[in-house]
Amino acid sequence: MGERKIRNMEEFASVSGISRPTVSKYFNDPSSVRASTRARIEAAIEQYDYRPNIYAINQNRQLTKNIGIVVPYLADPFFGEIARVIEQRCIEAGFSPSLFSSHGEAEQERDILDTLRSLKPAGVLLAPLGRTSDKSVIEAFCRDVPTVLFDSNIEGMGEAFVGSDNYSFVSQTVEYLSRTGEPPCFFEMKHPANPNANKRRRAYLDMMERLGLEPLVLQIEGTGWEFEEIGRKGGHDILSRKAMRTNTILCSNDRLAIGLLSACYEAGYKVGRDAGHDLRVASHDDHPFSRYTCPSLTTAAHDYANVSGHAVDTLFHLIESGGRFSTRDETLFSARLIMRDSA
Amino acid sequence: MGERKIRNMEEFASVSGISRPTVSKYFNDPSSVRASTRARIEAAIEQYDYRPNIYAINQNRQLTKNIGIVVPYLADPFFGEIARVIEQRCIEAGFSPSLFSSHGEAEQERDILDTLRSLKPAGVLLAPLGRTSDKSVIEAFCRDVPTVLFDSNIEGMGEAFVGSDNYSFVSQTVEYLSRTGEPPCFFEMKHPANPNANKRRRAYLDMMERLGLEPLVLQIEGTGWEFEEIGRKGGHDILSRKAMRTNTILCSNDRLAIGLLSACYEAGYKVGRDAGHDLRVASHDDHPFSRYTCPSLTTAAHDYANVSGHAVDTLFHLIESGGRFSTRDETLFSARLIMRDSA
DNA sequence: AATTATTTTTTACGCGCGTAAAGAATTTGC
DNA sequence: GCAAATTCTTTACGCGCGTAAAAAATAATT
Repeated sequence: MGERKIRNMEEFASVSGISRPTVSKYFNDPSSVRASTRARIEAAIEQYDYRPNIYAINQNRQLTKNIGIVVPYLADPFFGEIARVIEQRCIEAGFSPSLFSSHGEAEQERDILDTLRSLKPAGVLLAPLGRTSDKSVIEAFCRDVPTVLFDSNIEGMGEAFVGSDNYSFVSQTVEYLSRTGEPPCFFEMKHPANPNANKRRRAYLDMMERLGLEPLVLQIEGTGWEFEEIGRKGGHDILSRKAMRTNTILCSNDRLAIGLLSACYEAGYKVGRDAGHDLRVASHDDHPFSRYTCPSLTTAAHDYANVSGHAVDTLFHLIESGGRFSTRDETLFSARLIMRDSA
Repeated sequence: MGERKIRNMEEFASVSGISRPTVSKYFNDPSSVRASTRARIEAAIEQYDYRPNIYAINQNRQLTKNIGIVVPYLADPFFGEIARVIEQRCIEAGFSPSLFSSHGEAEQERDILDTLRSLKPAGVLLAPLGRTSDKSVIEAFCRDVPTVLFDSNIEGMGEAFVGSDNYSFVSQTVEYLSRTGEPPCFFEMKHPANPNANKRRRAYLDMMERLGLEPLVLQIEGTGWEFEEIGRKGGHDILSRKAMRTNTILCSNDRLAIGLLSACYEAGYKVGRDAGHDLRVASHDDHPFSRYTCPSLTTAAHDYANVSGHAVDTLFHLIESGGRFSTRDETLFSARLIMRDSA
């Protein structure tokens, strides 16, 4: 290295002793040139540290090698993990992932889709905000850009959906809790941000009926994405009102549960499954921190790896198919019950 | 809307009745054209939903309006929050932020800087991995791209550093703990990922000496970024060995403390500051979840808003200054003690 | 060695926009 | 109302690359 700086592909071609069109061909697909040619080009890359100007490359393309990843809330480590796995897979497949977070704001989600449109991505993996999303904006976006929805489904939008089977989450926790102790009430936000919450409530009601038990849904106030605080406040509320009918509370998701556990602690309730405890608390998601709550949280785990893996696979398939599927299929992965100390 | 699709600025100029160079001028700076012209262009934008091709725009620029944001570990909600604030400010200033996470891997950090270089950003806000970072890669990057380091300092790299004053964190917690009870031992990783950890240890030793107390540093095994698990395992270790000399443990950071609290709970130690508790635990960072641990965690809080705000301001200033500062200044913001229930 | 198949070179054009220069039109100041 | 200042139009070129077509070179096949 250390040679004079190469300014463009023309110069690079001349110093590497290969014609520019062939060099261009190489950068589009290294295997498309003869092995000996490839070796010479790669030696020159090594020596001169040249790489093509991505803006010039993309200017004439109506489709780039970019992939957009949109998550609703990045301060939730769940999505940080998802992002990591998805990014990795995109890079391995030769794409350039761009990560965006709506940070819980519909307006941000709109702006992100706007930005993404002008990035002309080959495809987009979108985990929408859910209830607060501007449906018409998302619909319009999905018409223009090949999009796979994940985590949170919006009926009919995107070419496919990949997520978790909420029924499988709730059926396992309800069954487990009922079998091992008093039946659970269901603790959730009155106006949940995420459509999964509604599915989970319905699954709870359904399971309870199926088991011949009387359901009890406790809906707490609060909006936004600060679920822990909402859970804590709501927890204090139901504890002080003694709104539960049994000693068992099933939370819609782990972040609410983390808040509820905090309220239980503050109010002097001992949570745990063994004798000598006042309450059992269980939940859904297997949030990265649920292992470290006190007590550790019994929950139902997403199949992280499969959800993100299959979402990426589906997107790649979509891209290869020219951006459209004939039918929109929804893939749901089952949850896995994680028994810890809280219930 | 609904008119025929505009393919380029030429077409847009003709339908808006303004010449292309003027339209171009408008998009580079709307205030650079006469108000009446601006109104006509904006009406046409509204009507035809045209926006310039960003790839064509950036191709001839040696500097774009992009800003790169690199954080070490996005599954830590702390960085999710930072990212939110910084992104917001960049957008307001008319830049396009691109967020990247090294996910704790030096190789990823290297790849990200590689990608960023080809994005030709106007500037980069980089929170390096720290100890595991490839210093020479970062140094080379900072030579080519105007960069402000934040959160974690690497001596001499980047045009400036903005972070928190580790001494201020530790001096406040040590002072508080010593004043209100037994003096603390210091709980940390033997091989911390982050250079802040070393500063904090030194600050602890210094403060203890200053107060005439005997220091005790407990260094636990474990590498990587799963601090909670490392803290939990290390916690069990020191608890079973009864390695502490007093009833008070000061953790290097909140994520370790979260793990330690979990170990304390599992081992049957009651944590809290009131009578009837076995241990006091305090820490540093004011991690978003530290409010929701059981008991809630006494800690020293980063000045989030100021750190991220000043980092962005510094970068803007750097960009206006042509990418170089004559001197590299380091700005440190003080911590704020947050007294909760754990100590 | 001759034929065929494959790969590379040469030449040339276009993408969408930035931008420079010179002249025309409009606005501003007095 | 007129000169000066500002803004806009016209014309034209270049950026770095993709890519098409035809010719040349190289490799594979028989």
